[in-house]
Amino acid sequence: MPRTDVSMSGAPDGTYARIYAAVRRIPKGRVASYGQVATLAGLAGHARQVGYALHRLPSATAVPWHRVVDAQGRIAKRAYPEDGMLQRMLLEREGVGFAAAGQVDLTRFAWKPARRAAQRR
DNA sequence: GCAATGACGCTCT
DNA sequence: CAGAGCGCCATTG
Repeated sequence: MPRTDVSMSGAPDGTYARIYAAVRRIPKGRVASYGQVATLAGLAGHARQVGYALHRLPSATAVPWHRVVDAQGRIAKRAYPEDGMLQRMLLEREGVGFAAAGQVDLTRFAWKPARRAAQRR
């Protein structure tokens, strides 16, 4: 059962739905860490669930999973390196630059959402 | 229903 | 500075 389908149409009581919603808020050309996404999703401290949720995302998802990196701005270590390469490619295509160490320049691309926003009100 | 696993994060050693 | 461990919680077998 592909929970990949956020069939929570209008009933975002699902943890995934919240995470996906938060990820979708990440502006193009910016990146957010798992913990950040978790916080925005109202699941502060549950960074793991964020990664888990994204892991289950299908390739045809509308969620910009590639904009989600770890707290250090690096691409999460995936089972298949090619996927990580893909993520990097997608980010670079959006204008996100990478450091030699293979991590995003958080000083310039880290997404800083307006706190009152969090779009919650 | 219990045990193990997992795209992380933070702290301690 | 680097490595290891614990926590967090949902999903799966």
